Amino acid sequence: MARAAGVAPSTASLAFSGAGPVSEDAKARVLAAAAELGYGGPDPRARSLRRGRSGVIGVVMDERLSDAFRDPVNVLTLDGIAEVAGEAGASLLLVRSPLDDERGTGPIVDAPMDAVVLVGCNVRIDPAVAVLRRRQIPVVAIEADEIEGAVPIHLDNREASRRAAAFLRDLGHTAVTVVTLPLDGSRRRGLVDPAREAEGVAHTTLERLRGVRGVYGDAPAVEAAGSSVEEGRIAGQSLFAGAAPGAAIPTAVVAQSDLLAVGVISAALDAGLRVPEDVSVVGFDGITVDDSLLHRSPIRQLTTLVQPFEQKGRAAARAALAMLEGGEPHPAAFRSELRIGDTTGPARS
Amino acid sequence: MARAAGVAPSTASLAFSGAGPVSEDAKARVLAAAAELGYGGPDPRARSLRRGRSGVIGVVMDERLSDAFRDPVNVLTLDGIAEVAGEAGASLLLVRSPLDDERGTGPIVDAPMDAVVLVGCNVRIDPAVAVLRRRQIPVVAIEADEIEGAVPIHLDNREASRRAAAFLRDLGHTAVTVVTLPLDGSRRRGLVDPAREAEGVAHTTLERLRGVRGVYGDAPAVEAAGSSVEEGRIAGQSLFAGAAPGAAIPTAVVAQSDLLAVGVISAALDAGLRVPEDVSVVGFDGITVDDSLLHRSPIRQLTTLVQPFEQKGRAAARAALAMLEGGEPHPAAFRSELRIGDTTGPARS
DNA sequence: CTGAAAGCGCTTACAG
DNA sequence: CTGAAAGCGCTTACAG
Repeated sequence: MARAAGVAPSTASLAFSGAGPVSEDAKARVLAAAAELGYGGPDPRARSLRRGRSGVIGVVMDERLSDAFRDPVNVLTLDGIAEVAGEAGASLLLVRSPLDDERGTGPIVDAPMDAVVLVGCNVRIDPAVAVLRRRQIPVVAIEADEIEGAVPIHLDNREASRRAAAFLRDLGHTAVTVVTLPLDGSRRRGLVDPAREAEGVAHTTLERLRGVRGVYGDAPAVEAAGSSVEEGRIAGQSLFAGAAPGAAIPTAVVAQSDLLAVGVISAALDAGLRVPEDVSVVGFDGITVDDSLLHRSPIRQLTTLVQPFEQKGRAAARAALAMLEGGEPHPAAFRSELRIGDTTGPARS
Repeated sequence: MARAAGVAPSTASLAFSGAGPVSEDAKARVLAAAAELGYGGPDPRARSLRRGRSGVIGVVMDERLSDAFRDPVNVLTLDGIAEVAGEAGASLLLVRSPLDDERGTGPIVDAPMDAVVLVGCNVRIDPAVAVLRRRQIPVVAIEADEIEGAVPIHLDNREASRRAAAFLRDLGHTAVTVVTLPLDGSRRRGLVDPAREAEGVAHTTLERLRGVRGVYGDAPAVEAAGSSVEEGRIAGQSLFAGAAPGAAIPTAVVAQSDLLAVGVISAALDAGLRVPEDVSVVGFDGITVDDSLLHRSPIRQLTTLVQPFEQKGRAAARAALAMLEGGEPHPAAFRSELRIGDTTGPARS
């Protein structure tokens, strides 16, 4: 193409990128030749080899996309990442799971990525981080255990949950149950006994549980198989219309996500309980839940811990970009705020 | 690294890829040297330049990710794409909008992609397709107008909608209103007059509208600003509790998505109408809607047109991969099935 | 089974 | 302002 334009490749390159001093005449000839020959611009593959950058940020999640994206928490975080990445001219590569298998293949191993953000991983991510580290790809981990070689983006999961529990305690609640997010990727449901808790690996779930236990040391916990209204309803049913007829019904439930909280409320109403008169419910996240329940009941707003997802996403992307530039690691930590809605009230006597 | 192992680069390459005949001894030396030097495997950038492939499939959507992923239709389609792409060892690159701007930059122009799938685009995609074509990147378009140079994946939007309308006609309905998906990316709401309809560009919306109009030639249409329960409720309110007190209430509503349908039903119930006794509602998609309304009302299942998203997604990915292999274009067309639930019944007299 | 060679298409100093 | 050169790191025929 450069030859057709009668210039050197280097000049053509400068003409396309606009990065160097090129005469109007030369630039016009290059553009004309490009149009003539149907040249679609510099090949990104060659460019990225030469520059040592591909302009791609990997986003790693450990679920099927349809599951991951059904959770607004992931979507909002991703949106924050996309915003910052987009401004920096980077695109997002969706990568399904830390390590697709043990064969040592999969995108973690061979996809072109300049940096990776780990989002909402409920499984052990150390092997993936190890691979990425060997590839010298910077890793940012959102709400994960401290991992050697990964820049953390933290949320005050434990402390915030503790505050929510303290709020319930001040309202006089003594029988508090936790409805938890998954403890791992197994999609199990049901009462969390010490054995189950011990095998849990999901950082966020465990931290939030510990927070409540800081106030209610022996609060029972019921695990949901995912974060959805339906899962919350299933967990709620086990509490309010449970198999054990004489079992005590909690006066308050701490749900580890807003979707779960809405499901719990739905189950409570189905069981003939009033919210918050008979049972108080606290959520986590502060998302806008699009569910008819919230429209067709007196409930206007969940009591919940509002967390700044998009800020988290943006911080993660900025941390990734900073490492790319060879800068210092850029960890960040965010706080959740207790927002008091109308799903909590004094304990029934 | 090859030098440290005492072999030629070509041998090291074969040892890593496992593609060629390499002695156990040489392979062991290569792996040892790699471990020693912390070599993380072949650089994907160089590999993709050499091979002319990056193993990346672009997925183009025209909304913010948080909007696009709030619609389960997109998510399920994406999941189908991811499944096939994953099996073929390809990753998905999320690309926000056809053309980020007129400056001629953005991932469409310079991201490394072997093929592109256009998903749920409500805007004119011709410019993007033109760019991709010049880049010689195969393009697959899901439910779009016929575009020169893009392989289409079709759904029988018009014919299916016509069947749903005929079903309502057979039930005796004469006053049918359509609640439509967006006609473009403007997020407008309200009655669709001929002028508005004429400026519509969203293929799916228009086709589904035409289908209903094939039976009810003058059916009024109300446009929603997106596909969600909340948008359906807003549209439904305008129908059932509208500003015009004397205005006739439709006996049946054709909603262009299940989420909209649930919102319409919610608004109907709020307005004191019974479903389906007072008003029948038909949806589109056949997704599992996670909304408490469906749990807390006698309604168990929407009457809707069930479409095969994931199959569509898989077909799109297969079409993209086939073009990559230099094969023939691989268009596909899918059918939606009318599933009769309990949200439709005879017209009220 | 192994090695030397060529080249994928660019961009970036550098010399003019 | 322009061009010649070097090289990013691989892989793939090809010759041995």
